[in-house]
Amino acid sequence: MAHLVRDRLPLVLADALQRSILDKGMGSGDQLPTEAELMAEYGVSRTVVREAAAILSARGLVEVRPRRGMTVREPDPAILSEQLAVLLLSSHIEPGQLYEVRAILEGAIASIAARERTEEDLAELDACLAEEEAVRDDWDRALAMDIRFHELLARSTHNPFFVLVTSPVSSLLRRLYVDQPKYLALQDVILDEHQAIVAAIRAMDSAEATNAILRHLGRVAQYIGQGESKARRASGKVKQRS
Amino acid sequence: MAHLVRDRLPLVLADALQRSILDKGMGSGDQLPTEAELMAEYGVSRTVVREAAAILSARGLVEVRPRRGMTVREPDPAILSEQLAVLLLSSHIEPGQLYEVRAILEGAIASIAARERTEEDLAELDACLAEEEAVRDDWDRALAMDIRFHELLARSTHNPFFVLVTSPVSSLLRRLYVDQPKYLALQDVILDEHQAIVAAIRAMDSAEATNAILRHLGRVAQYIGQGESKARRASGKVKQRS
DNA sequence: CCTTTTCGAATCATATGACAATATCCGGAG
DNA sequence: CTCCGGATATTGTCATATGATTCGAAAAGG
Repeated sequence: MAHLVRDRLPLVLADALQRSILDKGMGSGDQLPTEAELMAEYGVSRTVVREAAAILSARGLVEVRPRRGMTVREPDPAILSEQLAVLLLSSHIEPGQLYEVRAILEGAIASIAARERTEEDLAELDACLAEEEAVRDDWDRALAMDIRFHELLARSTHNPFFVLVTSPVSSLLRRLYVDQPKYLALQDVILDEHQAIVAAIRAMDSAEATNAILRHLGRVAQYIGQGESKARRASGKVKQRS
Repeated sequence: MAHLVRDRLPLVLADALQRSILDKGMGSGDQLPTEAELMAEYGVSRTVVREAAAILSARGLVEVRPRRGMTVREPDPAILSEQLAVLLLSSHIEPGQLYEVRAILEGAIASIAARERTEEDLAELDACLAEEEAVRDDWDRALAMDIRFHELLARSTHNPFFVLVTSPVSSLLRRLYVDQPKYLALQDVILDEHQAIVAAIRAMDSAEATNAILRHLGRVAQYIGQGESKARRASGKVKQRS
């Protein structure tokens, strides 16, 4: 019985399990021992095992399902998203700063995507453009396709970092203007600019791709929620999406 | 009673508490109800309250200390760091891609820092440079100061995003060459380049600051890792628009 | 012999109670 | 008024019990 624990037992167990998972290179779907086995192996109570499982689950490393126990899972980017969102919100970041970050990220994304894109990426982007055109009058779905478009752009870089980091930044920004009615009116312009971006990427013209997306972001920022105070005031009613 | 819960109770409680915290704008140090009170308020057992606390603690939103209960705390960037590290590792990102990301981030940081830096930032950077020079022969401390230097750069942008995202990327990269003996030999060059960066930032010369840090990163990448020229090529395209 | 159904058992989800450890608070001594 | 020490409330951990859910095997039917 180790009485010298500084950290609480659940944390110790969780870290031990995490290291065990990462070191052994366990893939997603792999099973961890049952609660009873873990109790016996580490000489702790069920409560501790349970809280350790909760911690790992919160970290997105494992999924706990009744009767199946803990199964290793591919870490969920959404968790990072939430983390980043909480941190950014609590660090009093200003909309203008968020926009700056987004411009930098998307500019880099366009440049790299123009270099690294495959034919498959182009096909998906084309499909997305077509879908955007089809739903241009449906506010919710148009927004969803807009999000998807930028996600596909990030994917086209084939650099996981951009896929991971872009979505939280975008979704945070969108919270500021998601209920702006102006958004629909912009649809035509947005569509044109999206097409220009894809064209540049298809041509593998990095400079033009960057320019096109910066023009795009600049216009969106200009038309929508120009300043921070405006944006905040206009978004008085924040709708939660799940 | 509602038997239709698909999410487990601890998660439900954790989310409820999190929303409660964020909505009420509770600051760090603020106290949440005791376990007993939460049990009564939400009509759940202590087990559930406990696991919810573990989840929130894992998310970095609260700190649980014996006898003080749950206290709201300023979210810890280190948690995001760990999250991002796990995600990047498990997404099979390549070192070259990490370099590219770092070049983009640091290039943007230098540019913005040159614009936004205050006198205090400059003072801290100067102090850091002096310290770097003092410990140039001590491997561990030299590395620590190098990390601190880049952290101070990120801080000088006064944009929380860069502070949050830079550290995980850097630390991940450092894991790749942290045990390279070449690092010490580079100390003189590193110091010179750091000074050049600070000089450009002091002069509020964004372009030169970006160039200086890209030269710096390029050299480090070249000497240390199997430097991919990709990173330099792509980052050259990153430019700042006002 | 193969398919379907059903039922049992293993395992997780939650509840309850108990005890230990310890930080905080309050009252008394100086 | 300050300092010290014990009372006390609260968290940390353990043990046990019960309900719920799922997996798998046995049984039933074709």
